[in-house]
Amino acid sequence: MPPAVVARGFYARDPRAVAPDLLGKLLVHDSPDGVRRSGRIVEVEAYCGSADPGSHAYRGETARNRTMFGPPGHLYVYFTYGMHWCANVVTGDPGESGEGLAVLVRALAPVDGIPSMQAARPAARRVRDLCNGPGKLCQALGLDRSFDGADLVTANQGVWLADDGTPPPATPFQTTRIGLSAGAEHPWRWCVPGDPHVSGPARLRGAPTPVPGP
DNA sequence: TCTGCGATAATA
DNA sequence: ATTATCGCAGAC
Repeated sequence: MPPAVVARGFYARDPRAVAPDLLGKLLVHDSPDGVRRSGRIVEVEAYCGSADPGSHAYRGETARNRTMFGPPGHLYVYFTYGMHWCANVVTGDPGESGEGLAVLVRALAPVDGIPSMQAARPAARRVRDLCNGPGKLCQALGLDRSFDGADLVTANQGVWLADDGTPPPATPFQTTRIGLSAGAEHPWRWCVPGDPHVSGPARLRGAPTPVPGP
């Protein structure tokens, strides 16, 4: 089944509904030089705008977060910790558009262009370390500030979201979000259970619990 | 495999 | 001052 662009309507919902549906989709970057880098989404977090103290949008629109307040189906890319880029998918009900709702893509299982990803991420010694974190996947796919605001449906900047028929997991692994000081109590992180490309230690990956000894 | 810590600069 | 993180060192 050939990959299809994910339709615009997919994004026009509450981020807590979009987030688990994103698991299994492909995040694709086609560079101008013809190289395709892509990975299957295995970990996401929902951010709920003005209602969510963990969101960049909590205190309203600024120059940095402007894309989040725009239409669903665009990429919000921000810079953090002095050296990392992170990528979000802007979402939102039609009635909520402009509320600053988004889903952070936290990890991918690499699919296409692995040699190109390795060239972009010399620190990653194993393929499983290429995209197992929000900053890592941006470095691997070559996503930075210049992709902030990119339209994922028209793919006008070479970045798009594809559906190759892989369904989201029937029972995703759900936990609280990572790295927050405010709003950390909400269980708005979803993962493909046990996938080795999910970020963090085993307990945060939904690793199968070891069977008790006899 | 897991935990702790320093790097590094835009943002508010 | 804070930060939606990463990579390395060191312990087990």
